[in-house]
Amino acid sequence: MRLTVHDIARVANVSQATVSKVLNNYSGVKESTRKKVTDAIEELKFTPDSVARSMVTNKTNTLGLIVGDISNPFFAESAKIIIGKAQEKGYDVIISNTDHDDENLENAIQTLISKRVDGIIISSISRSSMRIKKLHENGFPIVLYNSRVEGDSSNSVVLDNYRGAVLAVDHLVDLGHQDIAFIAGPTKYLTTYERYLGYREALEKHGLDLNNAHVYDGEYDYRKVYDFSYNLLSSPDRPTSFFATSDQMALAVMDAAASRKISIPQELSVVGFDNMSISANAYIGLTTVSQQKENMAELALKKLISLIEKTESDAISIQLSLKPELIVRKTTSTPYKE
Amino acid sequence: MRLTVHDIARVANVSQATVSKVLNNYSGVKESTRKKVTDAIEELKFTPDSVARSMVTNKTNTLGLIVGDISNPFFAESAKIIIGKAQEKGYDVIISNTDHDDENLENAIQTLISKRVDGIIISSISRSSMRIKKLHENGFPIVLYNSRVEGDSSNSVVLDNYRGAVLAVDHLVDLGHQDIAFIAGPTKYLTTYERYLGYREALEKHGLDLNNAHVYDGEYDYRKVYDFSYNLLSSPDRPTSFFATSDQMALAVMDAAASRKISIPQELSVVGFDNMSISANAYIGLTTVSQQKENMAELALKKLISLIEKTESDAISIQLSLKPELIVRKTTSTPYKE
DNA sequence: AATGTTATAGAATACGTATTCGAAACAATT
DNA sequence: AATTGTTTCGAATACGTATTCTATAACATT
Repeated sequence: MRLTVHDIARVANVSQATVSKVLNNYSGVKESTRKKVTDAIEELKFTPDSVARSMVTNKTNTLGLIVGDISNPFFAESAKIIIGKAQEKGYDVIISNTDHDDENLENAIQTLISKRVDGIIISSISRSSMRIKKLHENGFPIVLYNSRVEGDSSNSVVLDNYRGAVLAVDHLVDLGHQDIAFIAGPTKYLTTYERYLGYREALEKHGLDLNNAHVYDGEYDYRKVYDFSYNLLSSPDRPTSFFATSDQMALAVMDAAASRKISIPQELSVVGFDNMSISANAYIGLTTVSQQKENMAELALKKLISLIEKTESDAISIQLSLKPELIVRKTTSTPYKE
Repeated sequence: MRLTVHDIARVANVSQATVSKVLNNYSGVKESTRKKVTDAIEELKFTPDSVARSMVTNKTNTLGLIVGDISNPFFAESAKIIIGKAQEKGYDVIISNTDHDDENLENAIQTLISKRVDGIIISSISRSSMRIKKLHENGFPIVLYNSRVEGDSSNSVVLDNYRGAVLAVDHLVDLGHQDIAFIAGPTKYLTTYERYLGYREALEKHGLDLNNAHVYDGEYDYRKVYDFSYNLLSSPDRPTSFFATSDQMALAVMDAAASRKISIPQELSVVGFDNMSISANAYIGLTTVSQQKENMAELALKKLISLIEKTESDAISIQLSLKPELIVRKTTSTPYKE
């Protein structure tokens, strides 16, 4: 038995319309009647039904957040910020987890839209997605987080991934490394692709050859990356360093090194990407490229809200690219000479 | 311009009611007209409006998930499972993050209910909450995850926390430790409180005294736990081991030990609680009590769905308590003798 | 051909709220 | 007291769907 505005109207002895007006802080209602209504609301502990409300206002005060893997600390930490800021602004957020599957993403968008969310933040979207373009052209409020689609000018907030990769490679080369293995991850994402480009061109800049056998471009799977690294570290011409485009994958590399009894950083240097909070731990101490989640997440949410509430001209869509920062800890050093 | 059933009705040359019937797979509609309708739906790419649908069916196909801190891997990994299973069953999930604040939790419940979610999973709720009791009595579908409320028989899925703590202490005592510091966390949660009881009674069982100066019962804050541990490790009668009721807090302890140049496990043994995935990493190798998130999360979701869909008598409410398991890795050993 | 029976479609209504618009009550001005 | 202006309130309607119930069409049976 859910209470409705009619119940309130009855006990306050006013019309339903009046109740609705005080609920929405209308100006044209006398103080005395407003009091009658608020008293009734108080007494019956009434809360308006958001569904019915959405029905007529065409607003749900709900956002969609689509991520590839919520258990990945980068996404989890980003989600926390986004949820927090959204709550401050009066929005709830529905999280969809795609497991990095394009079809799941397609479905997630579909159901979020049919649920009439007011806007969507998408991370982990293929750089070639056509769907987003259409949504964007339809004027649906959407912002890409940590991803971007080729040939599309949707709002997006990303790191300068290219630059980030260059920073990492420069650091390793400066230390004296000539052979830098690369855990690229799936290059269908523009972010990872750009990191790949950064890696490639930084190598070129330093006059180093790119060895395809030392590049992993499969999915972000702990086990697979572990196996790849283990094999590579068992080969005669094993690399002196690894650059992984995710801290989690860097940990997989470190795990493999430990299994092979190769010590870090004496015998192997490792650089990650993300700076997830655990990477700072004394027992990990991972050298990594910082993603600036806090800034990125906050900017993405702000942009989305302003698109929804039309606080700024929606004509201009921004493509923010934040500056990465290399955080040197203890997994990198000059290469081991025998 | 959102399409409605009326648009479909018009192009299919039938009534709105008929369209609705084919959408819901009614029996009484001729094959030929069904075809007309599905064709029209196909052609216009129509998707029904969930809000309007919820309005009349009184179902939103949306669940609420309230967590204390989504960036905590335990919750993130649990959330992933819950979201995945929910999606399989056709539900989306709204995540609320309370930052372990009771008022935020209160508000989260409020807005979730006003959004008419079909059910709620709550973790991180004080063992004394009155709110849940009322919800439960009202018959609102709700299940507690990794938490329980005193004197309430709401459905819940937890680990046998008491037993888990006993396992940890037994392990340390078996190794020869006599002085086991304890990072309890906030004992307002029944889970942490039960771990505290387990710790206390296990000590007693072994004839060891409980030293209050060696017990931390503040909030789960990395920095605070770090400071507490650092200080304790600097004192003359420093403990030979730590038992932390969360892997994350165990990491804080390890960090503090590293700063004090105390080696683990030679000079200090550490046991955690949760078995978050990173704890298995070679560079962490944390001995810990496994929470069995996968089972717990799946059971919690299943129970919630069955409450919502009334697949079983809702009279019986279950309080599941899973068996913990100690996972011994490399942060524990016999105490150091000088 | 008439009647009975069944399969099918549509008109009407409900869900709970926001909002417009006209009416009524009241205040202010002459 | 009459007029005008101003508040304040409520009746009516819309939002997009599901569902009941009635009407009709189609068909079968005699």
